[in-house]
Amino acid sequence: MDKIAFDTKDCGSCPIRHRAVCANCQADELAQLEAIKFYRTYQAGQPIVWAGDRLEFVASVVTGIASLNQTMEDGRRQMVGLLFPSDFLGRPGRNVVNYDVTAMSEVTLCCFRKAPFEDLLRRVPSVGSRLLEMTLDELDSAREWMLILGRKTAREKIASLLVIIARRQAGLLLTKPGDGAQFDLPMSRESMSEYLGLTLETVSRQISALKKEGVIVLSGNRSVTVPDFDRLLEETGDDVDGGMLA
Amino acid sequence: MDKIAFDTKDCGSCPIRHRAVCANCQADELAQLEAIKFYRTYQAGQPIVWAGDRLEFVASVVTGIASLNQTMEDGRRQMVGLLFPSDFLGRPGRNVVNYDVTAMSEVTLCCFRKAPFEDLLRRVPSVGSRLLEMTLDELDSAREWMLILGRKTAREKIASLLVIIARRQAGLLLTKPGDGAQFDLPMSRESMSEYLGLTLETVSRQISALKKEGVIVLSGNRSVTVPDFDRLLEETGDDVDGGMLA
DNA sequence: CCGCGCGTTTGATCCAGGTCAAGGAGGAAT
DNA sequence: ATTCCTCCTTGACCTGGATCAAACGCGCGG
Repeated sequence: MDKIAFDTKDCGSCPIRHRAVCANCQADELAQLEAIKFYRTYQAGQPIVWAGDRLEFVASVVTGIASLNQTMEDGRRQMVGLLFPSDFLGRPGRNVVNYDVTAMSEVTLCCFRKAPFEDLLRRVPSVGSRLLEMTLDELDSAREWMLILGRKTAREKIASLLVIIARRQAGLLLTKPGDGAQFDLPMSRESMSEYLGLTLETVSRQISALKKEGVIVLSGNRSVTVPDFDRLLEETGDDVDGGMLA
Repeated sequence: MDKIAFDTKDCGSCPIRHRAVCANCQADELAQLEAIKFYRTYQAGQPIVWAGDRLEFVASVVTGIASLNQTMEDGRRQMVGLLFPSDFLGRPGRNVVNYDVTAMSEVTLCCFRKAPFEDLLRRVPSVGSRLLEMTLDELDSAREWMLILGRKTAREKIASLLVIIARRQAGLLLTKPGDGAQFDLPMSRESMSEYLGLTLETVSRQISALKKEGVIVLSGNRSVTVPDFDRLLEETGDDVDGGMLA
């Protein structure tokens, strides 16, 4: 809810310093990034770019959560990515973006203009290698997502999404989610349905079912508590012992 | 069907020389790759690695097509990637593979042992940057695939798969598929169903329907001819003018 | 305090695609 | 040729999730 305060002049105090594209940078390399960075903030629900638009910068998400969406001609929408703090936005070597990017909550981006960033990518190998690593991680989670979309039931999809959110939020606190884990859903039922390839009615029904059965406890309709995390994991249909993160 | 013959001593004669991870290499860099490469061949249907196994090398697909699959405990399977000639297999910086890799047709790999390759990745920036570019492309197609899995009807899924195959096969011949395009399906109905999140019966029925309506012509059940490519494109549900490749 | 709007829940019905169950059809071995 | 296979097609039926249609509830402005 409340913004994390940090000194925008000093990357050392940045909350994502050690997980973002700059994670492997030495002090001097960091200084080069610092020289070309600037911040932007978007309100919840606000579009960041539309598919087909030019994107003049690349960026790291500092706070908040953004989504990548594809839309078909007839209006069917599918979310194809979810950007948490430290995730990278934009594609070096391409000016045009392929999908709509939307702020799901208030989002702060640490932006780098394209040309200087690409230049730096050529000169500073630690940035390129970190970016490769992050892109490979994203590819892995895209593939996990493909399994969710292609083969899981509605109930398994909801459970999987809750686990993904719990893990990413816990990641920010540097702990693993356990029993009694509590977190906020960063999105509406409709966005959840766009993520999971369902309708919002089905999302609502499945959440109600999980609630009725005590797998989750809701307060309001955004705040979730998980009394027994293993129970939730079982509902995902995945191999319970770590197969998912492998 | 018949193997492409090439001189395995000379990367210059390699059929994927200008599209694989080595695409941007200068002669001297190529020589370094050449020094650590070796070839492996797998028969159609043969496993290349299983999820969880150590993979001692990374590789480029030279000929043939391989699939990446995820399997759930109860046997549900989802294909999460399709590797065509020039595509890259394996993940630098990780020893264990996340999914089953299977040869769909006879596959020849140009392999590099992990350690020397990673070493080279550090020394030769053109390899790293090419790998980043290829990984970003794969991420884009994974996201296109997510739209297919999450939002398309069975008929649209089949049409989309046919278009993807036609494009990739045409890519090998350096032409774009047009009317009268002819290609072979590199996989069984069952594999198609694993790709598309359908059952094999639904795949079969939809192919029969497209055939009955004249959108495609089959000879045998692997060879496809597309009399009117735009007609097929319409069936994918995508924006017809290039939205798909953006 | 009331009413309006938006996000959500819940109910009733429908249908695309899954499931179960028989047949083809081609290819290799006998 | 005949018999297996293996892969594919087709048919009949069923069901999970979509669709259509009300309510509900909570925050906000008047």
